[in-house]
Amino acid sequence: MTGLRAQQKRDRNKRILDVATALFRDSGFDSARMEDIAGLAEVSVGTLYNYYENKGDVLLAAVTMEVEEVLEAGRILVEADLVSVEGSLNALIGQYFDHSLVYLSKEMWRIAMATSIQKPDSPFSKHYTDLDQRLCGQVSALIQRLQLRNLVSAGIDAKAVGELFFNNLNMMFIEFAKDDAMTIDELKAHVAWQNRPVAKLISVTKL
Amino acid sequence: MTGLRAQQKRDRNKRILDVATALFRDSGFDSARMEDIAGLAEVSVGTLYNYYENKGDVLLAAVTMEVEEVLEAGRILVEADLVSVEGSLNALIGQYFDHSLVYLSKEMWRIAMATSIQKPDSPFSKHYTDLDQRLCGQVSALIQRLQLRNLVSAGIDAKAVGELFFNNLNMMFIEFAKDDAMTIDELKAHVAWQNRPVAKLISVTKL
DNA sequence: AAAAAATATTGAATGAATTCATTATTTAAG
DNA sequence: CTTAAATAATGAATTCATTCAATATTTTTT
Repeated sequence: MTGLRAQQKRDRNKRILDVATALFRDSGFDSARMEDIAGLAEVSVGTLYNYYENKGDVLLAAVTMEVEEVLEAGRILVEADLVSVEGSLNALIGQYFDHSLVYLSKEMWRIAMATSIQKPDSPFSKHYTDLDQRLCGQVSALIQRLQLRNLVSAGIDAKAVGELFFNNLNMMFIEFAKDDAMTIDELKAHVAWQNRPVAKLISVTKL
Repeated sequence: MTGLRAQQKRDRNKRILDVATALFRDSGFDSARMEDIAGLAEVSVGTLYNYYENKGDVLLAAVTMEVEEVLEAGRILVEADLVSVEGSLNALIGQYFDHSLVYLSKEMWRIAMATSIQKPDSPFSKHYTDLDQRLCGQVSALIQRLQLRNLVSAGIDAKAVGELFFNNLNMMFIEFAKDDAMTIDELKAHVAWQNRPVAKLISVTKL
């Protein structure tokens, strides 16, 4: 037996998340009231709070699913054929960005990021932070693999450089989410421009 | 005449900011109610909302004053004697970090940063974003000056590298604010470690 | 299979941010 | 100096997120 309770919990949780994601996307975060979410998910408000500490937490759970997907897609890229430092880096980062607006709106990202900063101790904030670290690890892993393939000079601290690249792209993504007029292509182009000098400097130059 | 209205506005605004800053620091952001702030500033709640769009905005105004000071201190450093790339960079960044907790708590920073992301169109968010850009410009200016003094190689795009450094330190500051256990020294050390490889690569090596 | 313990659900009550129709004050016009 | 127009202040009313004591359901024990 799975246990009746565990089963019910899973069902209720799925309903809550499905309903909330749709509402946040369609009506906007502020307009979606906890009472609405509870009602549509056929749960009481109290129960909703039993599953999530606060409204931001519900959103964070939705965002989390999206990031998991990005991570999976990233893993494939890192393991694929690596050409140049700049090329691989742009491919990986570009893919992060491309994925970002498939399910979520800029507003949803803004609020998710803001919540994870504002309430860093809530369980979903921790989970979100954890995902960020895995993304960061992925960028570092890419640099390390490039180094193994002798595309990045041996003396370089790949992890340090990876963190630098990641924090930059992450900050630029915040700027992107804040600015409704900014397009994904503009974001990609700017980050690529920021990375270029360092990408070149750490590259092994074939003679 | 300054105009009676303008004068009263300035007075009321100063009272609001003074009262709010003290309350946020001493009682914490959540415990400081808008009603309290209004009461202590001898203004009605409605008036408070006449001056600031929301509670986060009030905090952002306070944080803003702090950042102005940091910018001023930074200007002096950038114009001072430059020794090495790594040394100057660590000095400037270290000073940003040292300043950060003089007037404000980590909680205040968290909420300020979260608010500026969440409501990017409110006037104080825009102002805050503007300050961030000036800080970023300051880091780029440092690299450019280092380049002029022939401490950074000529071929480097100083602005691009400056943005990279800045976005990294900014992101690391968010991590710092999120983690109550992290000290300023740990923050400095980590950022210095992240910057080191790039700092070395862009440095002109004296033979 | 009844009773006890453990877990969950519920929604009315609470409390705080934000709004808005009124009222008051200042400035400009006649 | 009055009157009209423009600006600003006010706080009671509204709206929601969040809490919590009371119930209900499931699991475990005897």
